[in-house]
Amino acid sequence: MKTPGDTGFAFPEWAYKPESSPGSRQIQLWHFILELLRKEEYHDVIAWQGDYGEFVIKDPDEVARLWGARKCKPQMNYDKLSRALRYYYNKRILHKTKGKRFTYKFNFNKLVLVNYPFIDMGSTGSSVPQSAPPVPTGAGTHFRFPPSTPSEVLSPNEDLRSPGGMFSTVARRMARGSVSDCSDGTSVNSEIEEGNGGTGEERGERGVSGGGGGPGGGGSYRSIIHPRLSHEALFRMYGGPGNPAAHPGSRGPAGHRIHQEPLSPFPVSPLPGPPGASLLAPPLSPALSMTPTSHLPYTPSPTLSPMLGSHFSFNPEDMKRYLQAHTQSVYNYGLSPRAFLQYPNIVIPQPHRPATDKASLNAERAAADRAERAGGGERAGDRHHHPSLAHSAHHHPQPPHSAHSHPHSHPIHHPLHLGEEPPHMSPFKFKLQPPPLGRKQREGQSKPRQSSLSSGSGSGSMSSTSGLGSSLSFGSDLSSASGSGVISASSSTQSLNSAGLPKIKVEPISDIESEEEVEVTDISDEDPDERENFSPRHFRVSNHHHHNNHLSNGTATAQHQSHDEDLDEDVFKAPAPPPPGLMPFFTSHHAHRGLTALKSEPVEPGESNASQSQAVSPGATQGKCIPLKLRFKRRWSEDQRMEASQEESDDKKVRPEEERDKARQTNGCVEMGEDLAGSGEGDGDSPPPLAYEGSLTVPLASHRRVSAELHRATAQLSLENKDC
DNA sequence: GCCGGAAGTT
DNA sequence: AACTTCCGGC
Repeated sequence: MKTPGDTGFAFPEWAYKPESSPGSRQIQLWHFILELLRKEEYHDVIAWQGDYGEFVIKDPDEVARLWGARKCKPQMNYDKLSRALRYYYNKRILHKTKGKRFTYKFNFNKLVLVNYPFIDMGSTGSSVPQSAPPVPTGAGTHFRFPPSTPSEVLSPNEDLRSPGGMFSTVARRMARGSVSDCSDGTSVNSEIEEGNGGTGEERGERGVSGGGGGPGGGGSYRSIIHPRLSHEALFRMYGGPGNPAAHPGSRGPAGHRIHQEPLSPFPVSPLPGPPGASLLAPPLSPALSMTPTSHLPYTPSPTLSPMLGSHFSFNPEDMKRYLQAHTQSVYNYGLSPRAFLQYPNIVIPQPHRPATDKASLNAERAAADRAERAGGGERAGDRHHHPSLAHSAHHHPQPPHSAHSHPHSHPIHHPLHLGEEPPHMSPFKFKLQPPPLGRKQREGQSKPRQSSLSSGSGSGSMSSTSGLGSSLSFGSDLSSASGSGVISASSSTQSLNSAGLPKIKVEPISDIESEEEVEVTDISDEDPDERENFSPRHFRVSNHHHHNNHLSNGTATAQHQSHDEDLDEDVFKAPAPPPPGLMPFFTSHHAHRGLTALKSEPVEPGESNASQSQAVSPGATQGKCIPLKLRFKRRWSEDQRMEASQEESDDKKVRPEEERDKARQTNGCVEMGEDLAGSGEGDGDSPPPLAYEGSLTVPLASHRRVSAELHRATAQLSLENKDC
């Protein structure tokens, strides 16, 4: 679409869809189910049980009631709800566990892949319940699923954050009964916010950012984002920094997570991989978000597209994360490399930096922060991380099972440069390139110019507008948004200058390619084929086997599930280790910076970077129904700001919240979202550096922060959005 | 309880 | 498209 095209970037069409298509926007039942599953509060009503992805509706009437409340369908009942669930059978989103009453099983393959590519299933280790979907393992990794819907978003986020704490009270209240009103939502929100809300959220951010928490943090995102935007758009991806909270059990920073229940599936969420990513901590699920669209064969999965359904965010960081996640997921799931296609442009360099040492994460964070400010400083830190990451990746630390999947082999690698290639020393750059390897055009690095970009290659499909293909675009958007135009529109790359921001080039990609990418994505769905091709069966999770289908188990499920399961099984089973190389990049701050850095090639010469953008952003924040692009821009801007000056952040925070509040008020019902949200964790999580175990780990403080912020923002938006 | 067709709604 | 509603059948 051009959509934005004009502006220049272009995301694949699907990306925009969400907004466009009404259907996709609203919360989907499966999303809702996942939300409930992840919340402890609802464990009496619905909980993970059994095999991966399997859950039991303990209180059908209640679930129906909640669903009805969410959808403002007071007449909802289990019969109807179950009919809706049955429709998922064909979509393969889930299937019935035969022989067990009220028991269904998510087909994560589709869900995950599609919507949440990120998820790393890594080992879950202890915490994960069997049924829980793939959770990331260790503390670090977990990911949570992104809220697809705005509402979801929120809820999850909040959930994440506030476990028992702040929100919980409110949330709970709301959650169950009260939540439901369609009309009221607002009030609820307000309550929450008032009560905790503001703080809570902030905390989260702070936590993220600072770990320690200073207040400063940033609320900026929110402000930026505006709920409205969200309509759908927000981000789906999260990438947030991990939530500390996430691991209930394990972690501790927050410590308090509630406990995980055995039932609860995942302590963590599936998200992605980004190391820190797990922002959301909650246990969640894997499945995630499929978008409506997605399920199917889908298309585009991975990356963005899926998200689409609801919204996804384009934030640079998000993108990075997303990519990262995606990468991981690819590996993990054994997806085909193609998946990466979506982001063909992106090259991930690995920066190998000598590790500096910051012993503790905190230190790192601090560094990161500095770096951000400074521009380059952080990187050092990052690098350090990276290396480690890289190692891990290579080593395959995580996965026990994993075979190894090496990414290397995949074509993807090239583009990504995962681990192996040593990037140039310079600060890392993220380069967004067009298609992988020489795909079309550019082998060389010629940079296309804006005009050339798109047209050149072929703009075929998407393109036009953008050359971006994928990711890039957002950059441009951002820039534009900001006004600063850092990236100028479209396609050119800019280099950041100074400080060392990472440079990212965004080259216009041929559209065509992008589309192709899309195809890739599908993997999840269809894929059995693909999987095979690419993968990784190795990955399958052992657990799965045990329980499952194949084996037989007594449960009937196995068989009848058959077709579905096949797919499913594959998916779930194999958690994969995070990709080596990838992680590093993504993981770290780089990403952040990178994002910031992103440039379109043509771009402006100077740095437009952050500074400008930042400046711009402020005003912007508000938008309501803003096009995605704008949103991004705004977000972007803020991000930059934030990064740029944390100091400022404090001030900003204030505003943002205010803004948020406003926005929320405007919205209507909160209900579930809140409910869900309520559960949230506390934020606290923020984290500590927790352990990020996995490769990802590295997480950088900054990264986390950002993500955290994003999450919050998302959450807010989602809350706001819920409209009944 | 569960299934799935058919029609209607958003 | 994604349910919601209704319903007959197993």
